[in-house]
Amino acid sequence: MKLITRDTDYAIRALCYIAKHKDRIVSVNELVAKLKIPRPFLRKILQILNKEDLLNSHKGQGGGFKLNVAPSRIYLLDIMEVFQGPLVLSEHVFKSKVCPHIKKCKLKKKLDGIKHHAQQELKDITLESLLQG
Amino acid sequence: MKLITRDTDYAIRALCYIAKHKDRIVSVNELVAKLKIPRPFLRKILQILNKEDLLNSHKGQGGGFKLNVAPSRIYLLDIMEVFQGPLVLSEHVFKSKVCPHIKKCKLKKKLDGIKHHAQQELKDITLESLLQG
DNA sequence: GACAAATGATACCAATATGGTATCATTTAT
DNA sequence: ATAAATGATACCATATTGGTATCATTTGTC
Repeated sequence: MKLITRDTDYAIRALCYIAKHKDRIVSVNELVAKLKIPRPFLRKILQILNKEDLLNSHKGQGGGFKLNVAPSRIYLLDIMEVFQGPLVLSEHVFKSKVCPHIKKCKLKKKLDGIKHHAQQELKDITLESLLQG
Repeated sequence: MKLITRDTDYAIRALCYIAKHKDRIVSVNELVAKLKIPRPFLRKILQILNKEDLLNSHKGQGGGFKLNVAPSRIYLLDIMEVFQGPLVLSEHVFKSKVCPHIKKCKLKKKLDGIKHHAQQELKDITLESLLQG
């Protein structure tokens, strides 16, 4: 089971590249050439990042994308949630009538702990930390 | 994104029920009646658990399933891996030639840390802890 | 032994998610 | 005017998920 899907992956790479050249506008053409990501798929991803206000798009000749948010304020968890939806443990186990006490049990607390821990860590990871060594 | 899929969920519930009645053989019929899980799907799941040697099956009239392993030695992580495969971060991000330094960077360490933490916690969760309050 | 009650094996299927493509409209620098 | 760019949107192939159906095999009971 993958924790990070392809589109999230591509988004991270694209944001990474754009952040590295944040002094100028970066076009899809350039990104495709450098990152070897399928063009139409990358376009779709960038459009989503634009709608999410992480990127700023410029139409017309010489157009492309720029970061709309400082790399220090772009969190991995947010990118993941954009493409993969919120992190959820299970829709069912804890609603079971078979094990009603489960809601109070250590298991749930532990699972929630794992989720919470993962979320906290993912929140800490910024695009900036990705760019640094 | 769901961390626990339906079949894992059903497997946990079934194992839970069987463990609660570990003094006797539990049939699919009984499980279906009590757990409200679609019969043929549950059968498939139990057959997998049997092949994985977590359950012991008994054919013929009066047949069914029993635990083959003590609840204290059945780990959530193992059940998850049976149905969902091993936990993986991403197949791509860290292989990128675009950010070659990424392999040594804090991000990877952090992500690996999250994964490791989750795995450790999941290893700790046993069927036994599920049965206790 | 016949028979019914159970699981084993296996093939199939529908719905959804994933990963990707194609096309036309719109904006803008030259 | 035109070419180079993104916006919007519809489509599509494949894999995964969740589930069904069927027949073979084993075994307890009469």
